[in-house]
Amino acid sequence: MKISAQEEYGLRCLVQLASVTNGETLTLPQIAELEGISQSNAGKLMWLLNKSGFVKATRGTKGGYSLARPADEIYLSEVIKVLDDDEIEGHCGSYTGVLDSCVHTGDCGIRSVIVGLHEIVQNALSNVTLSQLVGTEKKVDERFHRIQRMAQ
Amino acid sequence: MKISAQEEYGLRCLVQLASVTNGETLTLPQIAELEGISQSNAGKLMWLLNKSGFVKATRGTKGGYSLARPADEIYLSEVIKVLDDDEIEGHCGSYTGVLDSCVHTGDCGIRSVIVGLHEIVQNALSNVTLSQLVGTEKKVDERFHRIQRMAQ
DNA sequence: TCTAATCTTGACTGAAAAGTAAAGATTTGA
DNA sequence: TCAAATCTTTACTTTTCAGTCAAGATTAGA
Ligand code: FES
Ligand code: FES
Repeated sequence: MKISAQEEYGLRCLVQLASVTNGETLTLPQIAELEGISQSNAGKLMWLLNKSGFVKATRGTKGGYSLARPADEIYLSEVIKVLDDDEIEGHCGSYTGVLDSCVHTGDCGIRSVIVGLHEIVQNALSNVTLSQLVGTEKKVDERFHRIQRMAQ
Repeated sequence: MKISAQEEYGLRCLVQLASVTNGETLTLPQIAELEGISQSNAGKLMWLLNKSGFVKATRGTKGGYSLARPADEIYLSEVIKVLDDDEIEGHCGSYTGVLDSCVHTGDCGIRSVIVGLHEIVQNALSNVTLSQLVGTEKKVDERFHRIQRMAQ
């Protein structure tokens, strides 16, 4: 159970956008610089985030990216859902074994675990917004854990 | 945040072993058949599970695999830790950007999320044992959710 | 208008994960 | 002893994911 590169770096880019003062934008070169990734890579991520409505992009001189909504209205659950191309529903159909689908179709204990885990993660993420990730690590860590405890 | 093929199929194989009556063994061809994967693939998974102490293997005629411990003493958290080659600790060092490590070394909100998510998942899995995955989907689903609620 | 800055898009390359194949090692039992 | 059944190990191939590149499209401002 790992977070993918796309999820992690996509989230990082969003956090950078959430950190700039309202109204300002960040250009691709800036984002790449801030996160230490190539401009090409940043471009691809931002394209995806734009396509899925998390950021607004303006081209041309003075252009750049900015959040499409206030940072405190963007929940990590939504973000991860897009960056991970969520397809938990089709799980039992995309089984890669020699059979056409899961062998236990219709009655299977594994599915409960896989779907259940997904729910747990989504639930945890749905309690955190982008704006809560801005700040020092200490503060963020406290917030994250406090939010987790409250959700229980 | 996806479960890897190795995690899923490794877990499936263990559940199969947990389902046979005590003392009996399953051979590679049997496991492969039961899970609908190739014998080679099953062999690789079982080799890993054997190496990490979850199953016992005996060679030769009448050989096969069996659980090394009772199914109700094997927690999913341990299993997944092995199948996922857990290395959350080194996260900030294995950054793949153009820089040597995470750019925010020392003060970063992303790390809290990544480490925190890992904790949440491990915590959920540490409340479920292999034996609880044996049975019909309905029962397993009930168990899983009940256990989750209790843990809160 | 024209140029520079900026995002967009699709194709390409490289790396990692997943799966397969084949030869080797061990054990049982005839 | 010998052969069949079984696990073990290493190497290989395929597929998927990550990252790069280059050409294109749009906008602002001189
Ligand atoms: S039938 Fe799909 S996970 Fe079991
Ligand atoms: S410094 Fe490693 S995740 Fe931020």
